[in-house]
Amino acid sequence: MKKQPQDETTKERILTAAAAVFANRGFDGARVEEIAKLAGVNKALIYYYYQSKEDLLSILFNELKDAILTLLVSKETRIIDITSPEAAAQIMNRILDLLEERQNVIRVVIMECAKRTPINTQIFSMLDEIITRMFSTTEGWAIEVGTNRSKAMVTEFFTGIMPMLDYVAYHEIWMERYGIEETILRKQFIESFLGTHFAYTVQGFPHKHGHPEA
Amino acid sequence: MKKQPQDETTKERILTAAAAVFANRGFDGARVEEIAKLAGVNKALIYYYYQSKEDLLSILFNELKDAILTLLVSKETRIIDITSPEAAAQIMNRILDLLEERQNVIRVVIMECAKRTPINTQIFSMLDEIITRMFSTTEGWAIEVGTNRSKAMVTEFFTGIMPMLDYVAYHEIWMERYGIEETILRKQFIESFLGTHFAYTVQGFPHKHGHPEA
Amino acid sequence: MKKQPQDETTKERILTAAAAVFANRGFDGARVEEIAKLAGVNKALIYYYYQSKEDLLSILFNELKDAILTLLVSKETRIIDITSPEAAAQIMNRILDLLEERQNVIRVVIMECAKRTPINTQIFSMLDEIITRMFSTTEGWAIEVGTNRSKAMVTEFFTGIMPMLDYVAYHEIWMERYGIEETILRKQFIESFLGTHFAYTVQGFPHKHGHPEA
Amino acid sequence: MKKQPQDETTKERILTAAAAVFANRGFDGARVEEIAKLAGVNKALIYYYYQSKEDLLSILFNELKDAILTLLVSKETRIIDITSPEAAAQIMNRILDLLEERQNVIRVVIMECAKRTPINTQIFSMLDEIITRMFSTTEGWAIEVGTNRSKAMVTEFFTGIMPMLDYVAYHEIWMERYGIEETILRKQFIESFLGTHFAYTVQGFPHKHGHPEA
DNA sequence: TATGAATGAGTGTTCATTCAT
DNA sequence: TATGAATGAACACTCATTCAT
Repeated sequence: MKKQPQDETTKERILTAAAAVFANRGFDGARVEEIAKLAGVNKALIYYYYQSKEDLLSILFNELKDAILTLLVSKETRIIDITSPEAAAQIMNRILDLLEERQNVIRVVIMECAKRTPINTQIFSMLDEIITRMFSTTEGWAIEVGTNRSKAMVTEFFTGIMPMLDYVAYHEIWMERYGIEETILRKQFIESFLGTHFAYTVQGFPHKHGHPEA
Repeated sequence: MKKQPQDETTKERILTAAAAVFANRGFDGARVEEIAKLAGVNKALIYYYYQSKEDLLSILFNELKDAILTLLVSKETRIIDITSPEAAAQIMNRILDLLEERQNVIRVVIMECAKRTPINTQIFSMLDEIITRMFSTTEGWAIEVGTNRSKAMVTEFFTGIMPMLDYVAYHEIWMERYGIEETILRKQFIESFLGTHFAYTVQGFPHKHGHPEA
Repeated sequence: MKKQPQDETTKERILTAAAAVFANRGFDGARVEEIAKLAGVNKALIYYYYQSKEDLLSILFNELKDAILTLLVSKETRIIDITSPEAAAQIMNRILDLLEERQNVIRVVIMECAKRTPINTQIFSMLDEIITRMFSTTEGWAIEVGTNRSKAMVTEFFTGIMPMLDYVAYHEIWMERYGIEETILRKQFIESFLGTHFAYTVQGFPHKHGHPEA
Repeated sequence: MKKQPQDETTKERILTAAAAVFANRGFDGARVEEIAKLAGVNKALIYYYYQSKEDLLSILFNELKDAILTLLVSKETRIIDITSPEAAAQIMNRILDLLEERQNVIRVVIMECAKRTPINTQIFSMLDEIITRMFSTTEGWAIEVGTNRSKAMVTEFFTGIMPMLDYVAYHEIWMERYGIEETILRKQFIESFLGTHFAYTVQGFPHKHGHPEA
């Protein structure tokens, strides 16, 4: 209303650049100067739009949280709607598409999360909320889970969420290192993910052995 | 066993302190001053024993690599010897015990790994070697894998190694956050891990559904 | 009288705001942004009306100088007209009224004056001119002074002008700190001033002891 | 005991340099780089010995306070011992000698004092304590003062302490500007001070007119 | 071995000032 | 006349590293 498209673009460009530099170097390793250069703006302009380097991080985290929460309630990615391995793969693809758009921030989440700094509390709160919504969104699931919520959370976190985030964070490095194409890598990952996490957590999901028979 | 009375101790204390501070703050966030304080030595002494801050990191990574490779060939943790869920749980416990001893370095691995800095090449080489040895150590496995090594690696990495490392890295935060005891958390994790990764990759490992029936 | 409806008002508002912020923070501590906020205008507008931050200071100093010189020749504050302690107190009150209107600028004068920067030359020239005019305005005085102009200037400056400026600059802080009302504080100050500076410099001014007898 | 003379010297040299630069440029106008250059040390070394620029200021203020309080109880500067104008002049000379040694800090006091920043509270507390001690040190005085402490403080502050501080702060500028020697300027100032403040506040101190008769 | 002192090269942030509209 | 956006030049402060002893 009161902003021209261009202004917003500059402000957004800074945020995007920040995500990239944070992902490349880590938050502490990132240089504001580099963010500015990447965004094509003067370093001081960053402080015109944002309060501090930490502010940028905070905003990125919040945007990610909102994006994921939106993702969870979206019709097209409702895990509850899984009826077959093919449907599951399709949903996984959609989810991964959306997460990969935010892969830079996800990398930062993974890095910051491992620290013993207060920041990991912020991140864990985010993951917490995500898991909670996951359970409450997928109604049928929520019921099952009830009996042993603690165990269910452990399973979701360590064999569900983390492998997915790890995939999003590391798939590019993997592709480059092993010279494998994105489509194929993702197909392999989804197959593994369905065979492990889904087979274990989703009622009636078919089991099959993951290592090819000799 | 192989230590001199004092000199080695101081040198080692520095390395241990470095691992702790790196884990708390990340490599870039870590301050040499803090390492010195934690080790109870003068900052300059660190440079008497080690070449640089990066040198400390490098040494820690190599020690971790050796420890893991040793772990892989150790009789007591040979995954090949898995004959029953009980045996598997026992082996997992041993593995986790050993990895948790190095949890500080593992946290750093996870952090550095996500960066696009050359450092992640070093780390990925390490993980690479680990996976390779894993396959070659567990002979039967190695054979199976042959047919589709690429898919097997993806599975091992994203649903095997990473969840384990994630567990080692985050279990303390998890315990604190959700007020859960280590024994119980680990039991839950192992159960999930066996039900997902093991059930998928180990021949003849029994499947069971992970979320309690209503 | 000589003002345009709006433009002049805005311009003046900026100058007044500048005086206030300079007084609060000192010239170097003052931020143009704060001046703008206080004046209720955009920061850039300040540069539309004035050349620079220093320009604002310069203008304020000159306005103060003119005000004081005007004060000196004003009929109602001619020190030469002192005939009794009551008349002196009345004149002092008028002078202090006028100076207090400019107390912000006077604070800045005091601050800048103590620096060894070229700025103090400017300020001392101002004070210089004031003293000179003082002598020349109060004719009778001027004659007496002649014999030892240097000593007279020292007296005027250190026991006359400076205490007055100090009073104007610090009286608000004093009032707040010691919870004393302006009327009373000023009465006490004038009494002290007359008893010290006036008794010493004005011919025939009565002496009385300043500390109450036991 | 554990420090060599040289180490102390470096730390002190920094403080002295800070006082000089603060006096020249004001606290906000002072650059840490310039302090370092003047002290002949690396900028970072300042932060090795002191916590911050403000820390330097704080330490300087405290040192000044201690010096003045010591001065007040010193036998050689006890104002109570004034028995004649000659004795008074001698004591004033001693006081001014001591204050001039700290003239840089006194300049800063004058500058900071006029601001509406919290710092002036700190300074006024200092002046407060000085006045209080002054009254309590000069016993006979203390009694007289009792009847109207408020008025006495006003007198001491505005016609006693401030003119002295002003003299200490501005005498060099004055000397340079009017090409007058220190000895003569000081003699003139002391004469004026005795004739004004002393004549008014010290019992039995002789009055004489300050402007030479025609 | 051990340390207090010292430093060069940054690092995030600020700020007076200018530009485009 | 007025403003939001933009910038160059600092600025206080930090930090890995080295030096002298």
